[in-house]
Amino acid sequence: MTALDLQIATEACRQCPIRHRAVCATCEPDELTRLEAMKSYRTWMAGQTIVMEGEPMPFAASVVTGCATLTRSMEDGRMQMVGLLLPSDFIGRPGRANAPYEVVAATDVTLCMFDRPAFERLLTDTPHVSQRLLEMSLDEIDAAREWMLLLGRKTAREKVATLLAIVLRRAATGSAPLRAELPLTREAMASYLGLTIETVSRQMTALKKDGVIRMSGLRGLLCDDLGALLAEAGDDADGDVLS
Amino acid sequence: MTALDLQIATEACRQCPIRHRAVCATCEPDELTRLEAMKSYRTWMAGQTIVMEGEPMPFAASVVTGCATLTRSMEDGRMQMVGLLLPSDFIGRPGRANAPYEVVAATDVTLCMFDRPAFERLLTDTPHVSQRLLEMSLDEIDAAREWMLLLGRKTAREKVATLLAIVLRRAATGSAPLRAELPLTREAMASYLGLTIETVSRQMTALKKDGVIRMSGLRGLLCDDLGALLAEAGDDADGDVLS
DNA sequence: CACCGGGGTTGACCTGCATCAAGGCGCGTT
DNA sequence: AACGCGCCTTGATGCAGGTCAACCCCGGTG
Repeated sequence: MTALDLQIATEACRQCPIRHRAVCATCEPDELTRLEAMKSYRTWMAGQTIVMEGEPMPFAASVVTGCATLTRSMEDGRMQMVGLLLPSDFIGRPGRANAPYEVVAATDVTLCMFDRPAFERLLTDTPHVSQRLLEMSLDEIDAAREWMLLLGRKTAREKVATLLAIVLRRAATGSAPLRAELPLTREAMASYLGLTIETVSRQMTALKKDGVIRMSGLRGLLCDDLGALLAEAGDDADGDVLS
Repeated sequence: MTALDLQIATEACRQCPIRHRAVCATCEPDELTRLEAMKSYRTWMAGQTIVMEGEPMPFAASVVTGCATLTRSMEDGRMQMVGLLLPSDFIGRPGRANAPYEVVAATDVTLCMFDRPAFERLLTDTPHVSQRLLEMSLDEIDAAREWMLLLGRKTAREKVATLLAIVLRRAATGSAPLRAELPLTREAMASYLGLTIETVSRQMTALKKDGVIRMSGLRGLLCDDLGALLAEAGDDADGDVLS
C-alpha cells in the first residue's frame, strides 16, 4: 500500500466509515455520527489470526489498509481461501455471532471495527446502511461466482494469471508498466487458487520465462501488457472479479 | 417436487412472495399488496434457457417449484455452474440490468416474477424488504464459500457425496431411508462439481458398490445412513451448504 | 418392427497437478 | 563467520481425474 492509497483511505474514512472509500452518496449526517461513535481501530501484524474458525465474532469491520484472508478448512487440514479482503472490503455479517471461517492478516492490516450489537441496531434503524450493505453483498456474490469458475475449470496457469491480474487491477496506477506489490505469499496464493505452493511457483516462473510478467524481488510484480496477461487468464478481457 | 411441497409453496406464496416459503415475520400488509400487484408467474420446461449470459434481465424472481441453474462459461466452452436455485431461492440483483450468467431450467420450473423497476422502487421505499434480501444474500455468500471449498480441495468422491447430501437435505422427509428425486442430470452434476460426466458416473457407481447410497432408476436417490454419506463428503457432519 | 437420439455407463489410456525430496536465497542471531 | 529458519524454487515420480471411444438402455417415431 502506497502513501497515496493510505491518504485516500483515511480521507474517505471521515466520509463513510463502512466503505472506507470514496464518499457514499447516500450517507446521512445522523448515520455518520452514530457510526463515528461505535467505531475503533486496531492493527494486526502479517500472519496473525484475527478470528478463529467457529469463534465468536463480536464486531463487524472494514479494512482500512493491508490485506486479510478468509479461510475454510477441513478436519484433515486441507484449506481453501474463500475471501480476500483488500482496503474498503467489509467483514462480518449482521445477525450471526460466530465466524464460519478463519480470518488471518496476510500483510499488516488495520481494521475499522464496529461494535456488533450497536451496528445491528443501526442497521434496523436506518435503511440506507442496509441498502448499501446489500449492494456490497451482491458484489461479493458476483466475485464469489467468478472465483468458482476459476476453481472449477481453469488450469493452473490460468489460475495464477487470473490472480496476478486481479492484484494488478486493484493496485492499478494507470500507466504501463503496471506495477503492484503482491500482498500474498506463495502459500496464500496457493490457498486462493486451490493449488499447491509448488505448482504456483512453477507457473510463476513459466509466466516470467514467457515474458508475460516480470518480478522485482519476491513481491514486486510488473506487467507490460495486461492484455497478454488477461489472455493467459482465459478471461474475455473484462474480468470484473473481486468486487 | 411432491404434491405436499407444492401445497406448501403456494400456501407460503400468499404470505410472502419473496421467499415463497414460511411466513416472514417482518412482512407488512402494504408491502404484500404492492408485491402482489407486480408479480406474475411463468413456467419453463426442463432444458430451456431462461436468461442468456449477458442478456438484459428485466425481472427479479423467486423459484416456486422445480430447479434452475446459473452457469458461467469461458470462451472456449468450458462451463461452471455457479448457482443452483431450488424452491424459495431468489434470482436477479437489484441495480443491475444484465445477467452475468446463463439461467437454465434444470427441471420444469415455475418462477414468481417481479417487474424490475417496480421491485427496485419497493426496495428503496420499504426497509424490511431490503433487509430480508440482505439476509438472503448473506446466506448465499456462505453457501458460495462452502462451494469454493468443495471446488478447490475436495476429491471427486467427496464432491459427489457432498452434492447428494445437499439434495437429500433439501428434500428431507424425515425418516430413514432418506429419499429424494435428483433434480439434476449427470451433466448438471458435473457442472456443479467441476468434474466431467464420466467421473461423476464412476463415483456414483462406486458409492453404490460401497453401500453408501442406493438408486431406484436414474433419478431416484435413497440413503439409509446419512452419517456415512456425510463422512464420505468430508464434512464435519454439519454442512450448512446452500442456504 | 427397425431406427434413431439422448442420457448414462464402462474401459483404456494419457496428462496435469500433487507429492516427496533436495537445495537456494535472504536475514536475523550467536 | 557460521548457523538456523522462512520462504521460495526445482527436479523426479505417481496418481486422480480428464480424454477418447465403445456400448447400453430406453423412449419416441416412421
